[in-house]
Amino acid sequence: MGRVKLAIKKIETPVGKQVTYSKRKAGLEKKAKELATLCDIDLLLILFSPAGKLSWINGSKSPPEEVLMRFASLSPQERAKRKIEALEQLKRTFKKLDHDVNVEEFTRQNVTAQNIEESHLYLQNIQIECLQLQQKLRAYESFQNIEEADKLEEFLQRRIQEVRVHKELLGSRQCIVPCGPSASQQVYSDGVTNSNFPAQGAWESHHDRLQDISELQAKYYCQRYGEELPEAWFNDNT
Amino acid sequence: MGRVKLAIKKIETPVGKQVTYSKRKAGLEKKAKELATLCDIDLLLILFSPAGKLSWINGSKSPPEEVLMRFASLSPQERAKRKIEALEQLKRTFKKLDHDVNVEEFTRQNVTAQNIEESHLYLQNIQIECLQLQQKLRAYESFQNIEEADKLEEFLQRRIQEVRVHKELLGSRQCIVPCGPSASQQVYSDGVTNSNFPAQGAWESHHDRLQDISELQAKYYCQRYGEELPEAWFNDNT
DNA sequence: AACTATTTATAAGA
DNA sequence: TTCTTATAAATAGTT
Repeated sequence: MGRVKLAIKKIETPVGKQVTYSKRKAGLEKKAKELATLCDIDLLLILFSPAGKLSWINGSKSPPEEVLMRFASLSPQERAKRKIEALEQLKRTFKKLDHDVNVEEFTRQNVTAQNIEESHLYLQNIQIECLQLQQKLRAYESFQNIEEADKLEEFLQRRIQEVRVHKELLGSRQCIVPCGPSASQQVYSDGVTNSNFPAQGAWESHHDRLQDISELQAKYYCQRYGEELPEAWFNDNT
Repeated sequence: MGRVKLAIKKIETPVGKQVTYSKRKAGLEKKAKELATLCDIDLLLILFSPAGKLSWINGSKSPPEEVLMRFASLSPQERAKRKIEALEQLKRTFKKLDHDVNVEEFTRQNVTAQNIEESHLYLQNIQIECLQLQQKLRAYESFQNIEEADKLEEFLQRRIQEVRVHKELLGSRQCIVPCGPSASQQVYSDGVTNSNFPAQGAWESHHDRLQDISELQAKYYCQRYGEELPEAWFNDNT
């Protein structure tokens, strides 16, 4: 769409790159906004200029963080599946609309299920870590009634004993390994955290959604090392 | 671009919405891919269909998670600034390219600095929370030498005393408030966490980037309650 | 899913 | 950068 047709491949001259970026960014963002408005959907477009400057556009329905969370909350498998669908769609589009882009060349650089399987969701990881830390901390800090207070006192006593033992070891031989609590100690499963984290509300709402650590962790391991994607996933379109 | 010009406002009929979504999504994704290829940039386009189905497109430079992290790692102010710039750009684009979209109406729904100030980055929050929890836990668990072990032992003793006091209070009157440790207790500032979190590597790399909790927290509060955006921010384009 | 009349985006030039 | 304009590309309504 211009005086001549531009081949879709990396522009080598920095000036040309910048000019094309400015023009096409404007068009792309306009179209993104239009689509979000017309169809009333969640949309997030994140762009980094050749110079590294960020721009983004989101639909008016949800703020970027929410779209981001919606995106992040899908499992790698789910996303792998969607990716394949998106890729198929893109291929079709190119076949129809484009005339000089080599589809094979173009799709080769696309991420496949394997890649996605490997690149884990940092966000999900940190949620799990956070829950684990909260649970651990609860073991030291939280009690709701006398029974729990008794347990906590006992727990702390045992911890002191452990520290004393380690201290002696530390004194006798030059132990450089930092010492943590024994793994066998009981961890409370209920109660309220005493975190004074300013955005506690935000966290708590997610906390509600996540609930069980062991289940999450199982999910995590499954994502990381789990089953191959069934063939069916690659063929089912919705 | 069609038999007639379509007004950019929410399409009310579900069928029309779906049809328009399909067509424009294809075009938008193609253009997004083209821009990423031409300018060799990081790009992430996340779309949820009217039916809630996810699609996304990213440039071949970085996987979606990385772009997401780049996006998330910018502070709300920084993002507010960018947003303003993006909005100005968008307005200009509309003024130039579009003829029947009411720019004022269109931009009203856009997020301004205020909104962004309010909607915090969940990711950044959770990173801070995680660091705080790690630090707290270190106070209970970690020691590297005999001096630290002594301090820890003393710390645990004091904690036991506190628990006993609270326990008695709990016994005398029906206290329903869960009890945490006194805020005055010392928190260790170094040492290694004992987390057995599976993706520790992933976390550690971010941990390296974040380093100091108090600094981060100051930053957080500044983001949440801090200064207004200087006027200069609204006028400087790069 | 296709078609095609139109509108829209944009490449090059000023 | 910004504007102009010839041309390529996207798409709204139709079949």
